[in-house]
Amino acid sequence: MKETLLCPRLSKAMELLGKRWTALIVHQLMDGAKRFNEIESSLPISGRLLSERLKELEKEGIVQRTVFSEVPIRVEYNLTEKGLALKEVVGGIETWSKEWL
Amino acid sequence: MKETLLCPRLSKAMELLGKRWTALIVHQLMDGAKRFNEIESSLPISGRLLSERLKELEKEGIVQRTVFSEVPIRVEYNLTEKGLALKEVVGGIETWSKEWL
DNA sequence: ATATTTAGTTACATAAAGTAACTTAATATT
DNA sequence: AATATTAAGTTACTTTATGTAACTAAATAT
Repeated sequence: MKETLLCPRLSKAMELLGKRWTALIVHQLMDGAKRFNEIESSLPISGRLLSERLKELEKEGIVQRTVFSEVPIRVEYNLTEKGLALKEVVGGIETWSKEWL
Repeated sequence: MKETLLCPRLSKAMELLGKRWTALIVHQLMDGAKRFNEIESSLPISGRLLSERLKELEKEGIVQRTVFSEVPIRVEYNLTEKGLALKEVVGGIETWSKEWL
């Protein structure tokens, strides 16, 4: 592993957003809170990875997890301010994709 | 694999840009052509993966490969119009990262 | 004949992602 | 009382992606 002059900002961001499903999950939450099962059903992702990704996003302060002690249990995920700030990023990717892919 | 309502545009773009090193490679080429070794030295990536990623990017029309039959051989990579159009995307990620990471 | 240089490739080890069955907790049903 | 149901995960296992390091090809220079 060489230590070199890569862009640390881009690098750090891509370590997060570049992980499989992460950007898609953020996108799903862009228009409001969703439950675990809702996200799982709206993406071809398994519970295993969705759980892992949501934990990472929560730890990074991008997503907030709220438990409702109903029966059966309900857990909602929503974007924090930091997560909502990704709207331009996600939008930019969609715009590029629309024009070039 | 469920078939569901994920955003196909974002999904396609992330399959490309979300792969490890891809965004960093594009960033390295943002300010002009670079040789294989230059990119390899400017990122902690191995020749194996760099070669693989450059091939993918070339296939997608994001990067152009130019061979100079000198001795020793010289190969330069530069962004196409499609690749240059990623400037806003990469810039957006850097901006978010600067503010939030 | 041996060394040098760039741009890779090959073979192998480790880490990440995919798949499917299982768990827990609080009820509702038979 | 035993079984079923539902959401939100977790566990065990397989497959794919990435990391590491040594090797190759071509065209000279020593």
